[in-house]
Amino acid sequence: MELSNAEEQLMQILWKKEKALMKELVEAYPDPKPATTTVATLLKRMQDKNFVGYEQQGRSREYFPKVSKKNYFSKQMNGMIKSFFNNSASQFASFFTEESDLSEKELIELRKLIDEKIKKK
Amino acid sequence: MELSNAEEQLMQILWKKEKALMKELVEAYPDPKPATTTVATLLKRMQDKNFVGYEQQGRSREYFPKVSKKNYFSKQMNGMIKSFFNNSASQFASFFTEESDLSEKELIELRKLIDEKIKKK
DNA sequence: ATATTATTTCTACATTTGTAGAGTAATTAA
DNA sequence: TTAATTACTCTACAAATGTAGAAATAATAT
Repeated sequence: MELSNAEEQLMQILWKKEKALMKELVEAYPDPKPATTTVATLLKRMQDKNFVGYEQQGRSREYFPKVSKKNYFSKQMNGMIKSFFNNSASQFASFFTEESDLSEKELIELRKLIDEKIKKK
Repeated sequence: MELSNAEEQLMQILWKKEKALMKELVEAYPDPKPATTTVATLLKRMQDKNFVGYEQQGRSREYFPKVSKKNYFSKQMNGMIKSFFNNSASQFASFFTEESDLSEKELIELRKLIDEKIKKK
């Protein structure tokens, strides 16, 4: 089960906060903020999809992500690499290197990282 | 306007074929193939969204993508980099380098590419 | 000529998504 | 203790999505 756009947006907020009460979530939205009930609905659906959990705190609930951002992101990436690059991560990497316009500094930084990675092998 | 999943899947087929008649599109699907009318509906919606065009060929139409795969993919990537990496492409690149498990050979290949890119600057 | 096949448009309908009001219960502020 | 606030559940409803039948038409095979 996947997150919809609106759900993913809320997830981003939740990832940033790590855990939060409804009110805090609503407040974290950029204007125009959604109605509380809208967020409540989304949270409910996200719980059904098993992306969010909560811990009862007195009368209210502290919500938290049940899926890490990193993990979620990786899955997304894999999906894209699969459909767009025939599942070849290196093909994707080349494409990205070509197309993104990283500055010289960033490229050098990146090369360093890759060097380290190679060394480890 | 974005493509939905089903539409994107069809788009992939169309990108691969470059242009195609309805029948060819349906045939290109993996089993179970959708009904012809299903594909027709998707094509119609994709035309409305301006992702697909066609050229009349006698009684039928030759459909073609109006948006390149590369372009579409880049937009997707930018969206993800924006929401997950605060719009920093280099941050994304680092993450990717760390997390993807490219082989040594692929890493060396990638480094070469980056070197060339740096040289050009 | 007629039955068959392919293409397209229309219509339909269930599911999912985006958004939120009404109602209820509990909590707090006046 | 009464009014206001909060959190939550239920219900609703329009728009988007996934899927496809029915009908009209044209082209083809027999």
